[in-house]
Amino acid sequence: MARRPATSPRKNASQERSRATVDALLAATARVLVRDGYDHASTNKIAEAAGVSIGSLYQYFPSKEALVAAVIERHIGEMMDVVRTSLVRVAALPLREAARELVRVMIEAHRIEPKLHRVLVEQIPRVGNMEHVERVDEEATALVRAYLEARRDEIGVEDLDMAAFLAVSSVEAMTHAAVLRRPALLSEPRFVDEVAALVVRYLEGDAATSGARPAMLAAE
Amino acid sequence: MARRPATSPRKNASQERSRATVDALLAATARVLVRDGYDHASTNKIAEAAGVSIGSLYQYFPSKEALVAAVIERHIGEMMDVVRTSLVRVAALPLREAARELVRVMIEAHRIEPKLHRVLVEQIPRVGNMEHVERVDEEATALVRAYLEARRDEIGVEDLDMAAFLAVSSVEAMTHAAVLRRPALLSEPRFVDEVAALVVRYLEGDAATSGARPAMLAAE
DNA sequence: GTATGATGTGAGCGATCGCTCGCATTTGCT
DNA sequence: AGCAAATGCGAGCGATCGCTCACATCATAC
Repeated sequence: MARRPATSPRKNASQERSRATVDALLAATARVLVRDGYDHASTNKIAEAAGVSIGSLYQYFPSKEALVAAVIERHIGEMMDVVRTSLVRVAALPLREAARELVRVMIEAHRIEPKLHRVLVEQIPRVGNMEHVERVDEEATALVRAYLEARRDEIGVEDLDMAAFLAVSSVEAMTHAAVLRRPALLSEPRFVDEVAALVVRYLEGDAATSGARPAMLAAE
Repeated sequence: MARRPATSPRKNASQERSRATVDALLAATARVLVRDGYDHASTNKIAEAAGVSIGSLYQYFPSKEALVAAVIERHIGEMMDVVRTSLVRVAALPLREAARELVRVMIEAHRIEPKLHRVLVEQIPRVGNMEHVERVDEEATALVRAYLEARRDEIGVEDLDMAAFLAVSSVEAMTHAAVLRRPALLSEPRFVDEVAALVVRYLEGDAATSGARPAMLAAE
């Protein structure tokens, strides 16, 4: 009961004109979402804002949710591109530089249409494809986990799964919290330093705050 | 344009019978929100689930948003009571024990109706009184900041504002992420240990990962 | 008992929403 | 130019929603 509306496009735009229509619809959806929020963003309003008829809207998107899903996918994709690119560059760096770069890029990724990002984050759970976003988190966690494994000797935490999970969660969250509650912090280099320091100190470990000390980092 | 609906109760229930009605409405709202989500939780459905007529609902709540706001306020209040109580107990403890206790209580607080919590967190931004929740974060940050100030000599971070902000954000987020993505972790004591260690290592500081070293914790 | 205010009821109004469908216009091809 | 396919249009349908209001029932005081 209560079937979820379809979220895939109705047809693939093939000609130039129709691709422009689809782009206009996506852009308008983003604008209206930011301006009015999800509830008050009606498909009629979106079509009007796009300068397109309501009929055309439903030619390419089978439902309102599909429209929003497309916007989410595009936005998340843009952010993930930034993060993935950086993680590749970072793979060869030692822990401290890598952490700093990761934090920097996380903040940079949050600078892509932050208002839209905020609305989407709020609304994602209500559109069918939340899995997409969870998969992004899981992908990031897996990438970080692989990095930690490769640098095992610099890491002072035993459980790499948990370490990756906590590192990704906390960096993501501190960035997110700063975007929402302390926007001014984002431009301060101190912020990047502190967040990076938080992650590094945890990952490097400490004989006094954890049970064991796997590697010999005692002497510096 | 677009006036926000009122969010305060229409009248204060004075007699016993009416208070039972209000309670039934709040409980039913929580149930329906969890079952159907915000969009599909209509006031008619809520009234029916509460075994109360739609007219009675509007006798006590001027709008759907007011109803949800009341549920939010009650839920946040319950969580904040738990946290506040613990922070008082913790004030006298040294950093490491305090951190562990704070993390433990944060997880405990998230155990209060976690499904409802999830829906509310998603919907809060859309109901007028988001300020309430932001104030909760700010209150927690202020309490932690005061604690850090009192224990200045145990802290190796210069900027106490930022330290409190990052500590609260990251603990809140790791708990939250665990609730949503790794529920099994919540029952493992290791999880509390690791999260606490993360915060402690950051707050205790480290000459190698931050610029200055204010106190003399070099020798252990 | 009966009068009064508090409380509870639910049919249904007006508005809005997501979406369909029959038709008009444009494009690509010959 | 002529035709078929692709694309665009928008009035309006059916459903649902938040909410009102005229009325019924209950509790309390005398």
